[in-house]
Amino acid sequence: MTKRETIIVSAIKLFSSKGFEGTSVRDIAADAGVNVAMINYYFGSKEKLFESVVEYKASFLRGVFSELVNNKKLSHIEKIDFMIDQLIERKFSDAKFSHLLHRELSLELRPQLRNAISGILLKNIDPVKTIIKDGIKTGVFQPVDIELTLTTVIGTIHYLLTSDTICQKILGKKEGFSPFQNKQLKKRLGEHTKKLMRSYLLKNKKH
Amino acid sequence: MTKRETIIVSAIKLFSSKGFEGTSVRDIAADAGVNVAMINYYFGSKEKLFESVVEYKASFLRGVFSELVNNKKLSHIEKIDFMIDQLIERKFSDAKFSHLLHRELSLELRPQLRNAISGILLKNIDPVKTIIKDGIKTGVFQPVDIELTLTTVIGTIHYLLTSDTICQKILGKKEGFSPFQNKQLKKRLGEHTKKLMRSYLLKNKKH
DNA sequence: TTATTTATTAAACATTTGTTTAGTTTTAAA
DNA sequence: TTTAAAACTAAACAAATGTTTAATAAATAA
Repeated sequence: MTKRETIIVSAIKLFSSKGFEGTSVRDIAADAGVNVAMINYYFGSKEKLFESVVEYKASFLRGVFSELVNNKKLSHIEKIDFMIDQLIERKFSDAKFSHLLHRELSLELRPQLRNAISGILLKNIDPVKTIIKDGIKTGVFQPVDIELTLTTVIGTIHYLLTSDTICQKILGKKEGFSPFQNKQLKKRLGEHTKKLMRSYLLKNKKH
Repeated sequence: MTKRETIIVSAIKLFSSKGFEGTSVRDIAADAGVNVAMINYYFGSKEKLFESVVEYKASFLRGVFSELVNNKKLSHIEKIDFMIDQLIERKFSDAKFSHLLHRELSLELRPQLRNAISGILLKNIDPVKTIIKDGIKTGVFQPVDIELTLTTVIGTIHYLLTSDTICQKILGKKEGFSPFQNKQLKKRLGEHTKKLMRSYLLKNKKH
């Protein structure tokens, strides 16, 4: 790992848990074991470091859903199942960073970053829209509101993992319960979301 | 409005749009037309001002759903409809403040505030759980995962209004489109969510 | 009225902030 | 080996931060 990457990794960690303005460049430098000046040397400014963080994460993000559209082996609803599993997997494996992006989006600061961020978050939106649209066109799916159906899937997964406190309160769990990386919860969420979509999308429920 | 309230109102506005650490006490004082020292005079510290903001907002929040449980005039699904309308109404009328609370929840700072906040956000959760539970017990509703069904409703409404950029990208709208206080979108979201819940909850769909 | 508490002010305070400078070491090319 | 570019450091910089002080004005009580 290059020193540049070391800084980015520390920035991801600290921005994720304490927010952008809640993290000082000295915090980052200390965590990375690097002189403070190196941050401006490599990135120019704290804000540009943030941009680099976003770019860095985006570079690991493949568009997994584009090949799904023309997949002939899977039925329409199986494609939806696959998508749900992927979204849950991704959210559970990287919830803290997802929070960082959503926090940034809801702020009225750094507008140029917000476009890049929403691009990352919704990278796969068009293929998924197409899958639902195809299902409707071929008569397998009900004529639903495509965009809002998608919002439901993403929103359900996202909201459950908003924070441990929220998750505990919703599920009626004790304070110790930690939702992130909880395999049982992951399974439960998957089952619920798939069942919900089958019930809502499918015309013929006998499948 | 007392001077204390003036400060709180300015704090709500600025914390909502720029975040807690992104807002300085001088920003707040200037917006409220008040000397900087008055903030510490009235509230003790910036952090305690934040607590007062949360308390202030909570004091306006009535528990609208508790009386709904024992309402005999409405059917089970009509109660769900009512709840959805209420949640949408509330979210659209106060989206920015809701964002502030969710940002704070997802940060690993100020843990004592997070409990108060999740309490506010999920004030009505128990009555709503009861309504779904009753529907299942009387055989009108399918035996669904109650907590996650609730998460779906809240999550759908919440996610659509995460930010204008996200909403634009999901709906395929131009940059100018502003979702907040958009009556058409409000109606569309209500129809989608109610249709979804009827499809998922009701055993006998002929209603 | 006078006395006393409350409200308000401008200025100062001590830290912390992101960033830059000027110098040094390391690396790599000529 | 010499030279020049790149990497790195400790220190300084200016600005902004939350908070406190000391003095004054206003409101209230005796």
